Amino acid sequence: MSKFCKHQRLLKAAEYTNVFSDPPFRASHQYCLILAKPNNLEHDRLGLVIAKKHIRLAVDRNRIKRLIRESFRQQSRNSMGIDAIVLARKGLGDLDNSTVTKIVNQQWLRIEKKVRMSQR
RNA sequence: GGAGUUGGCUCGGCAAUCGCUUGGCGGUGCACUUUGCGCCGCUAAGAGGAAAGUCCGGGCUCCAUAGGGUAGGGCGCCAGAUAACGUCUGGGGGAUGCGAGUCUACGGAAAGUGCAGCAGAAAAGAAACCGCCCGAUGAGGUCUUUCCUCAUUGUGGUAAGGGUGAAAUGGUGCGGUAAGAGCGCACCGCGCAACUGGUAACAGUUUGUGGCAAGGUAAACCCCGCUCGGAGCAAGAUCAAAUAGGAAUCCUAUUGCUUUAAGCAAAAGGCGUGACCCGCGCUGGAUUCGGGUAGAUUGCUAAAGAUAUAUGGUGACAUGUAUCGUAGAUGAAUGAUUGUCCACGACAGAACCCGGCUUACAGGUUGGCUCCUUUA
Repeated sequence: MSKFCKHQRLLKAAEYTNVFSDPPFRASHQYCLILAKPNNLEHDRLGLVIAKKHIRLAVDRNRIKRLIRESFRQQSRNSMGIDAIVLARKGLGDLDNSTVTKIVNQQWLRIEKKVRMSQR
Protein backbone atom coordinates (compact mmCIF):
# COMPACT_ATOMS: atom_id res chain seq x y z
CA MET A 1 0.00 0.00 0.00
CA SER A 2 1.13 3.49 -0.73
CA LYS A 3 1.84 6.22 1.69
CA PHE A 4 0.77 9.82 1.54
CA CYS A 5 3.58 12.13 2.59
CA LYS A 6 3.92 15.85 2.61
CA HIS A 7 5.75 16.09 -0.70
CA GLN A 8 2.77 14.42 -2.34
CA ARG A 9 0.65 17.50 -1.70
CA LEU A 10 0.46 20.90 -3.23
CA LEU A 11 1.72 23.22 -0.51
CA LYS A 12 2.10 26.67 -2.00
CA ALA A 13 -0.20 29.14 -3.63
CA ALA A 14 2.11 29.31 -6.64
CA GLU A 15 1.71 25.57 -7.23
CA TYR A 16 -2.05 25.92 -7.15
CA THR A 17 -2.15 28.83 -9.59
CA ASN A 18 0.17 26.90 -11.87
CA VAL A 19 -2.35 24.07 -12.17
CA PHE A 20 -5.32 26.42 -12.45
CA SER A 21 -3.80 28.26 -15.39
CA ASP A 22 -4.45 26.11 -18.47
CA PRO A 23 -4.76 22.53 -17.14
CA PRO A 24 -4.50 20.01 -20.02
CA PHE A 25 -6.61 17.33 -18.29
CA ARG A 26 -9.98 17.84 -16.63
CA ALA A 27 -12.72 15.52 -15.42
CA SER A 28 -16.03 17.05 -14.51
CA HIS A 29 -18.89 15.61 -12.54
CA GLN A 30 -22.06 16.91 -10.92
CA TYR A 31 -20.46 16.96 -7.49
CA CYS A 32 -16.78 17.54 -8.19
CA LEU A 33 -14.18 18.71 -10.70
CA ILE A 34 -10.62 17.47 -11.15
CA LEU A 35 -7.92 19.50 -12.85
CA ALA A 36 -4.53 17.96 -13.65
CA LYS A 37 -1.21 19.03 -15.18
CA PRO A 38 2.11 17.19 -15.67
CA ASN A 39 4.65 18.16 -12.99
CA ASN A 40 7.90 16.56 -14.29
CA LEU A 41 8.24 14.56 -11.06
CA GLU A 42 8.34 10.86 -10.33
CA HIS A 43 5.19 11.06 -8.19
CA ASP A 44 1.77 12.66 -8.29
CA ARG A 45 0.72 15.54 -6.11
CA LEU A 46 -2.74 16.38 -4.77
CA GLY A 47 -4.42 19.64 -3.89
CA LEU A 48 -7.89 20.16 -2.48
CA VAL A 49 -10.29 23.06 -2.84
CA ILE A 50 -13.28 22.55 -0.60
CA ALA A 51 -15.20 25.80 -0.42
CA LYS A 52 -17.18 26.74 2.63
CA LYS A 53 -19.77 28.07 0.25
CA HIS A 54 -20.46 24.60 -1.13
CA ILE A 55 -20.09 22.48 1.99
CA ARG A 56 -21.28 24.41 4.99
CA LEU A 57 -20.25 22.34 8.01
CA ALA A 58 -16.61 21.91 9.00
CA VAL A 59 -17.32 18.30 9.91
CA ASP A 60 -18.45 17.54 6.36
CA ARG A 61 -15.53 19.41 4.83
CA ASN A 62 -13.08 17.36 6.87
CA ARG A 63 -14.85 14.14 5.94
CA ILE A 64 -14.73 14.91 2.21
CA LYS A 65 -11.06 15.83 2.36
CA ARG A 66 -10.22 12.57 4.10
CA LEU A 67 -12.17 10.51 1.62
CA ILE A 68 -10.53 12.18 -1.36
CA ARG A 69 -7.07 11.76 0.15
CA GLU A 70 -7.77 8.12 0.88
CA SER A 71 -8.92 7.60 -2.70
CA PHE A 72 -5.86 9.41 -4.07
CA ARG A 73 -3.59 7.31 -1.88
CA GLN A 74 -5.07 4.03 -3.06
CA GLN A 75 -4.91 4.85 -6.77
CA SER A 76 -1.43 6.43 -6.67
CA ARG A 77 0.25 3.00 -7.04
CA ASN A 78 0.35 3.63 -10.77
CA SER A 79 1.91 7.06 -10.79
CA MET A 80 1.38 9.38 -13.73
CA GLY A 81 3.50 12.39 -12.78
CA ILE A 82 0.78 14.98 -12.52
CA ASP A 83 -0.40 17.69 -10.17
CA ALA A 84 -4.11 17.25 -9.52
CA ILE A 85 -6.59 19.56 -7.85
CA VAL A 86 -9.97 18.32 -6.70
CA LEU A 87 -12.69 20.94 -6.38
CA ALA A 88 -15.83 20.09 -4.45
CA ARG A 89 -19.16 21.21 -5.80
CA LYS A 90 -22.42 21.84 -4.06
CA GLY A 91 -24.11 18.72 -2.65
CA LEU A 92 -20.98 16.60 -2.22
CA GLY A 93 -21.21 17.00 1.54
CA ASP A 94 -24.68 15.46 1.62
CA LEU A 95 -23.54 12.12 0.20
CA ASP A 96 -22.43 9.18 2.30
CA ASN A 97 -18.91 7.80 2.39
CA SER A 98 -19.22 4.92 -0.08
CA THR A 99 -20.90 7.10 -2.74
CA VAL A 100 -18.26 9.79 -2.48
CA THR A 101 -15.47 7.23 -2.78
CA LYS A 102 -17.13 5.69 -5.81
CA ILE A 103 -17.53 9.04 -7.58
CA VAL A 104 -13.97 10.14 -6.92
CA ASN A 105 -12.51 6.79 -8.02
CA GLN A 106 -14.40 7.04 -11.30
CA GLN A 107 -12.97 10.46 -11.94
CA TRP A 108 -9.44 9.23 -11.25
CA LEU A 109 -9.91 6.56 -13.90
CA ARG A 110 -11.06 9.13 -16.44
CA ILE A 111 -8.06 11.34 -15.71
CA GLU A 112 -5.68 8.40 -15.95
CA LYS A 113 -7.14 7.41 -19.32
CA LYS A 114 -6.67 10.92 -20.70
CA VAL A 115 -3.08 11.11 -19.44
CA ARG A 116 -2.17 7.75 -20.96
CA MET A 117 -3.68 8.80 -24.30
CA SER A 118 -1.60 11.98 -24.40
CA GLN A 119 1.62 10.21 -23.49
CA ARG A 120 1.35 7.96 -26.53
C1' G B 1 -45.97 2.53 40.66
C1' G B 2 -47.21 7.20 38.02
C1' A B 3 -46.49 12.50 37.13
C1' G B 4 -43.13 16.44 37.76
C1' U B 5 -38.74 19.28 39.07
C1' U B 6 -33.50 19.99 39.54
C1' G B 7 -28.05 18.68 39.53
C1' G B 8 -23.71 15.32 38.09
C1' C B 9 -21.35 11.83 34.58
C1' U B 10 -21.12 9.83 29.51
C1' C B 11 -21.13 10.50 23.91
C1' G B 12 -20.99 3.71 20.34
C1' G B 13 -17.73 -0.88 22.12
C1' C B 14 -14.24 -4.73 20.36
C1' A B 15 -10.95 -6.97 16.54
C1' A B 16 -8.05 -7.04 11.85
C1' U B 17 -5.57 -4.51 7.68
C1' C B 18 -3.83 0.06 5.43
C1' G B 19 -2.74 5.31 6.36
C1' C B 20 -2.03 10.86 8.78
C1' U B 21 0.30 14.65 12.57
C1' U B 22 3.55 15.51 16.70
C1' G B 23 7.12 13.94 20.54
C1' G B 24 10.92 10.26 22.24
C1' C B 25 14.58 6.35 21.13
C1' G B 26 17.57 3.66 17.56
C1' G B 27 19.60 3.06 12.58
C1' U B 28 20.93 5.39 8.03
C1' G B 29 21.82 8.96 3.43
C1' C B 30 23.44 13.93 1.89
C1' A B 31 25.83 18.68 3.12
C1' C B 32 29.41 18.70 7.06
C1' U B 33 31.96 23.25 12.15
C1' U B 34 28.26 23.17 16.07
C1' U B 35 24.48 21.08 13.33
C1' G B 36 20.83 21.07 9.44
C1' C B 37 17.71 18.56 5.74
C1' G B 38 15.70 13.72 4.45
C1' C B 39 14.56 8.27 4.79
C1' C B 40 13.47 3.65 7.68
C1' G B 41 12.03 1.02 12.19
C1' C B 42 10.14 0.81 17.26
C1' U B 43 7.29 3.40 20.75
C1' A B 44 3.89 7.19 23.17
C1' A B 45 0.05 10.68 22.44
C1' G B 46 -3.66 12.82 19.24
C1' A B 47 -11.10 17.24 19.01
C1' G B 48 -15.91 19.00 22.22
C1' G B 49 -19.77 19.59 25.88
C1' A B 50 -20.83 22.61 23.27
C1' A B 51 -14.51 22.65 19.79
C1' A B 52 -20.06 26.58 17.33
C1' G B 53 -22.16 31.89 17.76
C1' U B 54 -18.06 35.66 18.55
C1' C B 55 -22.09 38.17 22.94
C1' C B 56 -19.15 39.70 27.63
C1' G B 57 -14.58 39.46 30.92
C1' G B 58 -9.23 38.53 31.62
C1' G B 59 -4.06 37.02 30.35
C1' C B 60 -0.51 38.03 26.38
C1' U B 61 1.28 41.57 22.30
C1' C B 62 1.92 46.07 19.88
C1' C B 63 0.27 51.15 19.28
C1' A B 64 0.58 54.46 22.80
C1' U B 65 0.21 58.27 27.59
C1' A B 66 -4.62 56.88 29.00
C1' G B 67 -3.47 62.34 35.00
C1' G B 68 -8.19 65.68 34.98
C1' G B 69 -12.53 67.02 32.11
C1' U B 70 -16.08 66.66 27.90
C1' A B 71 -18.41 63.51 24.41
C1' G B 72 -19.74 58.42 23.71
C1' G B 73 -20.53 53.26 25.36
C1' G B 74 -21.68 49.66 29.24
C1' C B 75 -23.81 48.26 33.87
C1' G B 76 -27.96 49.14 37.73
C1' C B 77 -32.20 45.47 44.62
C1' C B 78 -28.25 44.03 48.72
C1' A B 79 -23.90 41.36 50.41
C1' G B 80 -20.05 38.26 48.94
C1' A B 81 -16.74 35.18 45.39
C1' U B 82 -13.11 36.18 41.55
C1' A B 83 -7.55 37.91 37.63
C1' A B 84 -12.05 40.07 35.84
C1' C B 85 -17.10 40.09 34.25
C1' G B 86 -22.96 41.73 31.89
C1' U B 87 -20.67 35.47 35.32
C1' C B 88 -21.30 32.72 39.88
C1' U B 89 -22.96 32.10 45.27
C1' G B 90 -26.09 33.53 49.34
C1' G B 91 -30.01 36.84 50.72
C1' G B 92 -34.35 40.47 49.87
C1' G B 93 -38.72 42.37 46.84
C1' G B 94 -42.25 41.11 42.84
C1' A B 95 -44.82 37.40 39.47
C1' U B 96 -46.32 32.31 38.93
C1' G B 97 -47.24 27.06 40.42
C1' C B 98 -51.05 22.55 45.16
C1' G B 99 -45.71 21.82 45.72
C1' A B 100 -40.41 20.81 44.67
C1' G B 101 -39.37 24.90 41.91
C1' U B 102 -39.29 28.53 37.82
C1' C B 103 -39.10 33.65 35.89
C1' U B 104 -37.54 38.72 37.05
C1' A B 105 -33.76 45.11 32.60
C1' C B 106 -35.49 44.94 40.19
C1' G B 107 -32.03 52.78 40.94
C1' G B 108 -34.91 57.67 40.27
C1' A B 109 -41.59 59.71 37.74
C1' A B 110 -42.71 65.25 44.90
C1' A B 111 -35.40 68.20 38.75
C1' G B 112 -37.12 69.01 33.84
C1' U B 113 -38.92 67.61 28.75
C1' G B 114 -41.80 64.30 25.93
C1' C B 115 -45.44 60.30 24.68
C1' A B 116 -50.29 57.60 25.02
C1' G B 117 -53.71 54.42 18.74
C1' C B 118 -59.00 52.86 19.25
C1' A B 119 -62.93 53.67 22.55
C1' G B 120 -64.69 57.37 25.82
C1' A B 121 -67.89 63.42 28.01
C1' A B 122 -62.99 63.54 29.90
C1' A B 123 -56.10 60.61 29.43
C1' A B 124 -53.39 64.84 33.75
C1' G B 125 -53.29 70.18 38.75
C1' A B 126 -58.99 67.14 35.77
C1' A B 127 -63.58 66.43 33.26
C1' A B 128 -70.62 66.77 33.53
C1' C B 129 -72.49 62.43 28.01
C1' C B 130 -76.49 59.71 30.47
C1' G B 131 -78.00 59.97 35.47
C1' C B 132 -79.04 62.42 40.46
C1' C B 133 -80.19 67.19 42.98
C1' C B 134 -81.41 72.57 42.98
C1' G B 135 -83.38 77.20 40.71
C1' A B 136 -86.35 79.50 36.67
C1' U B 137 -90.17 79.16 32.75
C1' G B 138 -94.16 76.50 30.40
C1' A B 139 -97.80 72.43 30.04
C1' G B 140 -100.71 68.65 32.40
C1' G B 141 -102.88 66.01 36.83
C1' U B 142 -105.28 67.74 41.44
C1' C B 143 -110.91 71.95 43.97
C1' U B 144 -106.64 75.50 45.17
C1' U B 145 -101.50 76.73 47.80
C1' U B 146 -98.73 72.54 48.57
C1' C B 147 -97.59 68.17 46.03
C1' C B 148 -96.73 64.93 41.65
C1' U B 149 -95.43 64.18 36.30
C1' C B 150 -93.33 65.91 31.63
C1' A B 151 -90.61 69.43 28.53
C1' U B 152 -87.19 73.54 27.96
C1' U B 153 -83.37 76.11 30.28
C1' G B 154 -78.95 77.66 33.75
C1' U B 155 -71.14 81.68 33.51
C1' G B 156 -76.12 76.03 38.93
C1' G B 157 -74.47 71.81 42.28
C1' U B 158 -72.78 66.66 42.32
C1' A B 159 -67.54 61.87 40.94
C1' A B 160 -72.59 57.85 44.51
C1' G B 161 -74.60 54.86 39.75
C1' G B 162 -74.20 53.78 34.04
C1' G B 163 -71.19 53.38 29.84
C1' U B 164 -65.48 53.40 27.48
C1' G B 165 -60.66 51.78 28.32
C1' A B 166 -54.72 48.42 29.85
C1' A B 167 -55.43 52.62 33.10
C1' A B 168 -60.71 57.36 35.31
C1' U B 169 -57.53 60.74 41.34
C1' G B 170 -57.91 54.63 47.39
C1' G B 171 -61.72 50.14 49.24
C1' U B 172 -65.99 48.52 52.53
C1' G B 173 -69.59 50.13 55.98
C1' C B 174 -72.04 53.82 58.91
C1' G B 175 -73.07 58.85 59.55
C1' G B 176 -74.06 63.04 56.72
C1' U B 177 -76.49 65.81 52.58
C1' A B 178 -81.00 69.09 48.21
C1' A B 179 -78.16 65.26 45.81
C1' G B 180 -73.36 63.93 46.85
C1' A B 181 -68.32 63.85 48.24
C1' G B 182 -62.31 61.66 53.19
C1' C B 183 -67.05 66.04 54.27
C1' G B 184 -66.74 63.14 59.26
C1' C B 185 -65.92 58.35 61.76
C1' A B 186 -64.43 52.82 62.10
C1' C B 187 -61.62 49.03 59.80
C1' C B 188 -58.38 47.93 55.60
C1' G B 189 -54.79 50.17 52.21
C1' C B 190 -51.06 54.14 51.31
C1' G B 191 -47.18 58.08 52.42
C1' C B 192 -43.73 60.11 56.11
C1' A B 193 -41.06 59.74 60.75
C1' A B 194 -39.47 56.93 64.91
C1' C B 195 -38.44 52.22 67.17
C1' U B 196 -37.01 47.01 66.77
C1' G B 197 -34.43 43.04 63.87
C1' G B 198 -30.75 42.66 59.94
C1' U B 199 -23.67 44.21 57.54
C1' A B 200 -27.33 45.66 53.84
C1' A B 201 -31.40 45.20 50.39
C1' C B 202 -35.52 44.86 53.37
C1' A B 203 -39.01 43.28 57.12
C1' G B 204 -42.64 44.26 61.30
C1' U B 205 -50.03 41.59 64.70
C1' U B 206 -44.87 47.99 67.06
C1' U B 207 -45.61 53.51 67.92
C1' G B 208 -46.69 58.32 66.14
C1' U B 209 -48.46 61.25 62.23
C1' G B 210 -50.93 62.89 57.37
C1' G B 211 -57.38 62.66 55.11
C1' C B 212 -54.68 60.85 50.97
C1' A B 213 -51.07 65.03 48.68
C1' A B 214 -47.82 61.21 44.84
C1' G B 215 -51.91 57.90 37.73
C1' G B 216 -48.66 55.17 33.65
C1' U B 217 -44.18 55.13 30.67
C1' A B 218 -37.01 55.91 32.16
C1' A B 219 -35.04 48.22 27.06
C1' A B 220 -38.36 57.59 25.58
C1' C B 221 -34.89 61.76 26.35
C1' C B 222 -33.01 62.48 30.97
C1' C B 223 -31.07 62.48 36.36
C1' C B 224 -28.05 59.73 39.98
C1' G B 225 -24.21 56.05 41.15
C1' C B 226 -20.31 52.77 39.37
C1' U B 227 -17.26 51.68 35.20
C1' C B 228 -14.56 51.75 30.23
C1' G B 229 -7.66 54.10 25.97
C1' G B 230 -7.36 51.46 20.91
C1' A B 231 -6.39 47.31 17.96
C1' G B 232 -5.76 42.22 17.85
C1' C B 233 -1.75 35.84 17.13
C1' A B 234 -3.20 37.82 9.85
C1' A B 235 -1.00 40.70 17.47
C1' G B 236 4.16 40.72 17.74
C1' A B 237 9.55 38.88 17.42
C1' U B 238 13.81 36.71 14.57
C1' C B 239 16.20 35.23 9.83
C1' A B 240 15.82 36.85 4.93
C1' A B 241 15.96 35.85 -1.99
C1' A B 242 13.84 40.15 -4.78
C1' U B 243 12.71 45.33 -5.67
C1' A B 244 12.37 50.95 -4.99
C1' G B 245 14.78 54.94 -3.16
C1' G B 246 19.08 55.63 0.47
C1' A B 247 24.00 55.97 3.53
C1' A B 248 29.31 55.02 4.27
C1' U B 249 34.16 53.46 2.60
C1' C B 250 37.55 52.24 -1.13
C1' C B 251 39.12 52.18 -6.23
C1' U B 252 39.43 54.21 -11.29
C1' A B 253 39.78 56.61 -16.83
C1' U B 254 40.51 60.38 -21.99
C1' U B 255 40.11 65.54 -23.27
C1' G B 256 38.76 70.73 -22.16
C1' C B 257 38.01 74.71 -18.32
C1' U B 258 39.32 76.47 -13.21
C1' U B 259 45.19 77.35 -8.50
C1' U B 260 46.04 71.56 -5.88
C1' A B 261 42.06 68.81 -3.87
C1' A B 262 37.87 68.40 -6.43
C1' G B 263 33.88 70.05 -9.54
C1' C B 264 31.45 70.85 -14.36
C1' A B 265 30.96 69.60 -19.65
C1' A B 266 31.91 66.38 -23.71
C1' A B 267 33.66 62.08 -25.89
C1' A B 268 35.40 57.30 -25.29
C1' G B 269 34.58 52.91 -22.68
C1' G B 270 31.03 49.44 -20.36
C1' C B 271 26.10 46.94 -20.22
C1' G B 272 21.49 45.35 -22.94
C1' U B 273 19.46 44.05 -27.93
C1' G B 274 22.27 41.02 -31.97
C1' A B 275 26.05 35.72 -35.21
C1' C B 276 28.64 40.53 -36.45
C1' C B 277 28.61 45.86 -37.99
C1' C B 278 25.60 50.13 -38.10
C1' G B 279 21.77 51.74 -35.17
C1' C B 280 18.84 52.29 -30.64
C1' G B 281 18.37 52.39 -25.14
C1' C B 282 20.85 52.74 -20.34
C1' U B 283 25.25 54.09 -17.71
C1' G B 284 31.30 55.29 -13.26
C1' G B 285 32.83 50.36 -10.51
C1' A B 286 33.30 47.32 -6.04
C1' U B 287 32.32 46.27 -0.92
C1' U B 288 29.64 47.09 3.45
C1' C B 289 25.56 49.04 6.09
C1' G B 290 20.57 49.80 5.95
C1' G B 291 15.82 48.40 4.16
C1' G B 292 12.25 44.89 4.41
C1' U B 293 8.56 41.76 0.12
C1' A B 294 7.97 36.39 -1.16
C1' G B 295 9.37 32.59 1.99
C1' A B 296 11.12 30.32 6.65
C1' U B 297 11.41 30.09 12.03
C1' U B 298 9.06 31.62 16.39
C1' G B 299 4.82 33.21 19.24
C1' C B 300 2.49 27.59 20.37
C1' U B 301 1.08 25.44 24.78
C1' A B 302 3.01 24.15 32.16
C1' A B 303 -1.92 26.54 32.42
C1' A B 304 -5.89 31.94 37.18
C1' G B 305 -3.82 23.40 35.08
C1' A B 306 -6.05 18.32 36.38
C1' U B 307 -7.05 14.52 40.10
C1' A B 308 -7.23 13.02 45.20
C1' U B 309 -7.43 14.68 50.09
C1' A B 310 -7.49 17.88 54.63
C1' U B 311 -9.02 22.48 56.81
C1' G B 312 -12.16 27.09 56.79
C1' G B 313 -16.94 28.88 54.79
C1' U B 314 -24.47 28.01 54.39
C1' G B 315 -22.23 28.52 49.44
C1' A B 316 -19.55 30.51 45.10
C1' C B 317 -14.61 29.77 46.69
C1' A B 318 -9.91 30.03 49.42
C1' U B 319 -5.53 27.72 51.64
C1' G B 320 -2.29 23.46 52.48
C1' U B 321 -0.38 18.51 51.05
C1' A B 322 0.40 14.49 47.51
C1' U B 323 0.34 12.71 42.54
C1' C B 324 0.11 13.55 37.18
C1' G B 325 2.66 16.01 33.08
C1' U B 326 -2.51 15.79 29.13
C1' A B 327 -3.53 17.76 20.80
C1' G B 328 -0.50 21.62 18.71
C1' A B 329 -2.00 21.30 12.75
C1' U B 330 -0.60 25.69 9.24
C1' G B 331 -3.35 24.19 1.29
C1' A B 332 -4.20 22.73 7.72
C1' A B 333 -3.35 15.59 11.35
C1' U B 334 -6.98 12.32 14.74
C1' G B 335 -9.14 8.66 9.08
C1' A B 336 -10.74 4.49 5.61
C1' U B 337 -12.35 -0.54 4.71
C1' U B 338 -14.09 -5.17 6.63
C1' G B 339 -16.12 -8.25 10.52
C1' U B 340 -18.89 -8.46 15.00
C1' C B 341 -22.15 -6.87 19.34
C1' C B 342 -25.88 -3.63 21.04
C1' A B 343 -29.24 0.88 23.09
C1' C B 344 -28.33 1.14 15.75
C1' G B 345 -24.88 6.26 17.30
C1' A B 346 -27.87 13.38 18.04
C1' C B 347 -25.66 18.20 17.64
C1' A B 348 -21.31 18.78 15.59
C1' G B 349 -14.33 19.51 14.15
C1' A B 350 -9.20 22.67 18.14
C1' A B 351 -6.36 27.19 15.17
C1' C B 352 -2.84 32.07 20.99
C1' C B 353 -4.79 30.61 25.88
C1' C B 354 -8.30 30.82 29.97
C1' G B 355 -13.37 32.24 32.88
C1' G B 356 -18.49 32.77 31.45
C1' C B 357 -23.02 33.47 28.56
C1' U B 358 -26.08 32.05 24.42
C1' U B 359 -27.62 28.71 20.73
C1' A B 360 -27.90 23.19 18.62
C1' C B 361 -28.73 18.17 20.38
C1' A B 362 -30.52 11.18 19.61
C1' G B 363 -29.86 8.76 23.72
C1' G B 364 -27.67 6.27 28.15
C1' U B 365 -26.62 6.50 33.40
C1' U B 366 -27.03 8.36 38.35
C1' G B 367 -28.22 11.63 42.90
C1' G B 368 -31.64 15.11 45.48
C1' C B 369 -36.55 17.03 46.07
C1' U B 370 -42.17 17.59 45.26
C1' C B 371 -47.24 15.90 44.26
C1' C B 372 -50.73 11.79 43.45
C1' U B 373 -52.05 6.59 44.07
C1' U B 374 -51.58 1.58 46.30
C1' U B 375 -49.95 -1.59 50.40
C1' A B 376 -48.48 -1.89 55.49
